[in-house]
Amino acid sequence: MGSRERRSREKQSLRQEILDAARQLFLENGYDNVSMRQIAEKIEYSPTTIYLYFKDKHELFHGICQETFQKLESELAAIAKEHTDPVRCMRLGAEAYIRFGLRYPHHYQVVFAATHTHKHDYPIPRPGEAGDRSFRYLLDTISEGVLQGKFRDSDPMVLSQTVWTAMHGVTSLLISKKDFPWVDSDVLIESVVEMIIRGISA
Amino acid sequence: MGSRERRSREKQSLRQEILDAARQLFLENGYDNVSMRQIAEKIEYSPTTIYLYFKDKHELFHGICQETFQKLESELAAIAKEHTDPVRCMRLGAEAYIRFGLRYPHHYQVVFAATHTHKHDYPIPRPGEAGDRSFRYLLDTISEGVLQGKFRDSDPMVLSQTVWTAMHGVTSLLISKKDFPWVDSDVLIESVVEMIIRGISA
Amino acid sequence: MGSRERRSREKQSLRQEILDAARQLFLENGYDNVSMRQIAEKIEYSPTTIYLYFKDKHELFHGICQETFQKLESELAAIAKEHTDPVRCMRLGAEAYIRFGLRYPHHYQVVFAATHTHKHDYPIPRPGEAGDRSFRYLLDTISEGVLQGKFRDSDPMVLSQTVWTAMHGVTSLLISKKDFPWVDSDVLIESVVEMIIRGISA
Amino acid sequence: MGSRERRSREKQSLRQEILDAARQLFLENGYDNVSMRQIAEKIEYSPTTIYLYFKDKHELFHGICQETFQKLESELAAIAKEHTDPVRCMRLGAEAYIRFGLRYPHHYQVVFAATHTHKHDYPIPRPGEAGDRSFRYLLDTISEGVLQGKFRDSDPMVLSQTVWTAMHGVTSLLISKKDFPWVDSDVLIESVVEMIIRGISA
DNA sequence: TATGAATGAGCATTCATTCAT
DNA sequence: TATGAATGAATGCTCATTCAT
Repeated sequence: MGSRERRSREKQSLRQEILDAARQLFLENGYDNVSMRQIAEKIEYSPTTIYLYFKDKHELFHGICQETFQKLESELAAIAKEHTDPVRCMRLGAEAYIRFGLRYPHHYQVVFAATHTHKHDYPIPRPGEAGDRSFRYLLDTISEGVLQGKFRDSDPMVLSQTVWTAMHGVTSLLISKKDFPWVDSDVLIESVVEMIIRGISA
Repeated sequence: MGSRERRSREKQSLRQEILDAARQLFLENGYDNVSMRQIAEKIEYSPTTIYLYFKDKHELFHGICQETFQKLESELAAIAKEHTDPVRCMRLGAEAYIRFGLRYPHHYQVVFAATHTHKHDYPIPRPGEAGDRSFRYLLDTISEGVLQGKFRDSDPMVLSQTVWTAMHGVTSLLISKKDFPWVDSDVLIESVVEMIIRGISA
Repeated sequence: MGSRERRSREKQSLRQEILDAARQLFLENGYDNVSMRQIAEKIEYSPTTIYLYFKDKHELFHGICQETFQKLESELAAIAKEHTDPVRCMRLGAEAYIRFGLRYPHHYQVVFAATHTHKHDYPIPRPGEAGDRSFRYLLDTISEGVLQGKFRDSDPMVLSQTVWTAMHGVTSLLISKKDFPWVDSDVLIESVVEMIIRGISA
Repeated sequence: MGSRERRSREKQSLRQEILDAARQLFLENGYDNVSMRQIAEKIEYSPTTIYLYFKDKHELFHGICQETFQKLESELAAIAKEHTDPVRCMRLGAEAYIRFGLRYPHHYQVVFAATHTHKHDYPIPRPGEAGDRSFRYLLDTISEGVLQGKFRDSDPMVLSQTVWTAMHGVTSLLISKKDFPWVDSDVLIESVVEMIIRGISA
């Protein structure tokens, strides 16, 4: 029907078109509320066609997650590149992390808040290498801060994990508890970052 | 079929059996990926039977939330009763909260990390009165601390939400990311609590 | 629950209570859209209790039919008693029948307009003896009219059934098609009765 | 299972096959007592397949009604075309109407005798334009008869509604009261038509 | 007499996916 | 490469009814 009059758009790789359409839908509605049919309609192809490019729905979603975490990593990389002061770096990085999660709430939730579902045979989604590298930026920043005497003289790994959990806390609660009577989210984020910085400062 | 040869187990209230089975399934698979049939199979009753105890799926989930928060509330109440110093109270309360979550990971995750959809008409499940009261203990403690000049002179509501998200962060990550190369969990918890206290102290 | 605080009303036969509740529900919602549970709730007894008085849903419905026809019969009996001229009797009886239906639309619709299924093995509900007697008043009147040469010299049974269907037509349509742009209902009824009388007159 | 060994029948459009199967079932059991599964079984396809051709059950039913009322209209149109005498037209049209109802009893009942079920969101099925046009044939015929002095000098709208209710009466009672000891239905129909003609003649 | 507990069968609909072409 | 046709499995939920008490 609609697929018939598909506009002859500047047609990049169909694979990429699918990824783009799917990402937006997953973002708006979450994994479980996006059907292959919806994705197909959006790109004006038949549902079957998607299966030519992705084995199944899960693999499609996985592809998107990969992309997403590369974005996070590059954001953190940019911050690390432009700023040398570890405190400044920590502050900016924390805020970037949190805002990243809020920008891609469904991706974030799937990767970080998912519990072990053995329903499918698929492995639990892992942040992957890009995720590992992201954590490393945090560890490096904190190690440097400790070296410079700006952060508490504690095991940097302990501090890093401490900070990560704190960043994750706001992010995931703001995402999942939308009905809670939150104070203004900018104020809250600012407050969390402030707590983190003071909490680990020397 | 199978229901017929149901083992005459130590049969507590069937209502409780349903709650327990449902909680575990919700945790493992998320709200939307648990069906009433699955719950029924687990307890070896017919799906219909569940509806004798809970109006619908949502109410069943709500029942689980209620239980959890009542347990949490009573722990926090005990602490508030025995200690008057807000700093001490904060420290003990934070640790109690985190350890509560780790002790009842099923309860905790289902309530706080459950994936929820706006697919349904129902509002997102709220912790309910017991949850509100739990949060109030936190708010009261921090308000008192601010009054006594021990905590930063900031809006106690902002501080309380800040602290809550931090407590939640460790709790939920320790539960859900068991494969992560965590440092010793006691050390991590201690570190988080320390960060919180320092982070909001005057 | 509600059954517990059942008001100690002037409790006629419980059987009658069930009938009353069921009649109203059947009318409002139709046979298929009334559940035994709904009836039970309305009378504030358990669903099971209904089965003590009626073998099943179908038999309950049958009970309602019986009652309705008794009311109709007594109205027609009164007319037959007071008037002797068959034409006058026919005219008054027809009008009485139609107005009876409009006055007790609940009773009327349930018995005459209910859609019935052969889904179950049960026979279609019959009006019962009171219904038979009602029809007999009509038959007697027409037979007498034919004898007196006032009505057409046709089989009185054919004429009676012809008249009955005509009376039923207005009645049921006025009840069920409230949205139709009817002319004034008194005018319509008068017109129908006129058509009947002229239509069977010699 | 059975669907696999589906006989390679003379396969018309599947859409038409569905319509035919559904019509028969609706006819036999009524709208609420026919399930999509039953229709699917009858055509030896899976229930899902039906949804490829009809949006939902209501649309399927609506399709059948459309067909049906177009038949009624065309029958009446043919009569109006072939005959000019209003009396003859009235007689033939009335008979056609009644026999039409008896040929599609459940369609007829749902459209004309249905009580308001608010169970479904859909509006009560209306005859639609084809139905409206059908009533107009009646009105036109009677108006013409009044003009020619063959029918009583009354408001044609009043007469039309009078006649309609009379036609409806037989039709619906013959449908719904199958157990009543009716005289031969051809005789009854003839008698009703006779009453109608005499009843409105000048 | 009345009930609480329980169930099997059924509902309309949606989904991810497969297969023949 | 792309699709139209089709499906099995699943969903939350409601129903009339039975059974033991």
